Amino acid sequence: MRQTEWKLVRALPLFRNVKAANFKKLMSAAFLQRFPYGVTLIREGELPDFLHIVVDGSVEMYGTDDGHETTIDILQPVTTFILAAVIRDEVYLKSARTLTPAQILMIPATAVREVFGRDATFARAIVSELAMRYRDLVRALKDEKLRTGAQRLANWILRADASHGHRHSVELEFDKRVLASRLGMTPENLSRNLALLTNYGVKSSGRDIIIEDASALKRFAKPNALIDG
Amino acid sequence: MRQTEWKLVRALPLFRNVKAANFKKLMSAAFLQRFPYGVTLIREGELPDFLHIVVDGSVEMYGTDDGHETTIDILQPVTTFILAAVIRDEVYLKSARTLTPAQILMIPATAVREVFGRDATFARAIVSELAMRYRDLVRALKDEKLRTGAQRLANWILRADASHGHRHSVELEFDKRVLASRLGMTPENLSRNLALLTNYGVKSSGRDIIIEDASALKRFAKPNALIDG
DNA sequence: CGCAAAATTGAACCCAATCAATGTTCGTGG
DNA sequence: CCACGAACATTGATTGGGTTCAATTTTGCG
Repeated sequence: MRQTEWKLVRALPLFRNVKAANFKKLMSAAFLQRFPYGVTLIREGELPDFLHIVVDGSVEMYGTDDGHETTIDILQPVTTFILAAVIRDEVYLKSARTLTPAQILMIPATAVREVFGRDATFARAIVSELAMRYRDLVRALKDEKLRTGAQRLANWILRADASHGHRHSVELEFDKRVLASRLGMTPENLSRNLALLTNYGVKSSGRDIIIEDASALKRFAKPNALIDG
Repeated sequence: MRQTEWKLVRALPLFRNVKAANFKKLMSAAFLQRFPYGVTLIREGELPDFLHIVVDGSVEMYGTDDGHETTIDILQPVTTFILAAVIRDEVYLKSARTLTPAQILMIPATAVREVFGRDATFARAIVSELAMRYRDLVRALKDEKLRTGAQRLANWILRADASHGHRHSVELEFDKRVLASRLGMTPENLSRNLALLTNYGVKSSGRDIIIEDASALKRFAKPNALIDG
């Protein structure tokens, strides 16, 4: 693994304060692998062998039932995934596939569990990470159950813009149908909802979404700190 | 606190293997309190002072947005709640109210964090608990996004029956409107969906739901181990 | 340039929310 | 113990958000 990736991973809250020896132990057991677009990394129902970390590219987490499929999360670098399954040594509840060519760091589950038992700092970081993820999911569930599709989209745009420094413009790094699934709607509906938001200061063309009137959008979206954090 | 409650709490996975001294420390700082029906125990947006444990009765966790409200979970004894907020020392994302007269054990957040730092066993138990809760939420989100209301109800009935030992009968311990909210539908729709399930071997009267033809219900519900697990 | 996949638009349909009215249950006080 | 009122539940009618199906346009890429 090159210096750059090492540093990126080392800087994660999960590893930041772990003793050097233990971090080295984790990394020496790990693989950094490159995947092309559209590769399934893990499949729901299987048992975890590795803790995964998106180092570059983006990854879609999705679940299926009876022929239907829904996106649960879209991960950007640098993020761990399937931590809960690794910790509990139980089957994945979600599948994962690359949305772009991606680099994934894979740390053997056994190594994670071992260092976890030995390094209290690491244990604490894992708890903190899990608790944060838990809270993200609570927010997602509230978003889904309490809002209409158009509201979810409006708030998603506001969040995405905020996470890119309030430039009043968001560029999608994946197809719109993925965003639609993430937002719990069909691609057709995403189109219609984007058209609707034209009335509230949002222009979209291709993969660019531009916020022309942030306050109008906010009035429509009614963002909520306890959902949109 | 009486012997019975002490034992109940001690038996929780979260505390089972904690050193006696540390458990005692937690308990000596804790309050066991009785609440009547309909009391709000915590409010979303507030900072956590205590880790809560339902010792007796049932508790509804719910979230709100823009005048709407949705039930996120219904807790039966013996269950901890708002662990994630306590761990991260961040505001609650959910509110909680009693659905029946209830006994709640409240452990000061500071004591939890202190023992957490000192007792590796406790830390590990918390990780395990959080990971389990995380997985429960993933299941809930898949349930919500991938199924129709009638399917969610059908699967809920199957799960509730299973958790009561497959007696082919479930007794609600709360109003139907709470179940409706938990299932992401209106009370009117719950009525209609219960009526619909008559066609699949489900009879309901008052707070009793009876499964007269489990295989017909299962054919309709299509339970999925990765959601209903 | 040409094809395949993605996105958009329109129409019909369906599931679910809302509104309204009626029936039922249950706790309370006479 | 019964009568009553309030909250809950059910049923019907209507509206609306959302999906599905189908056709067309646009985009991206070889």
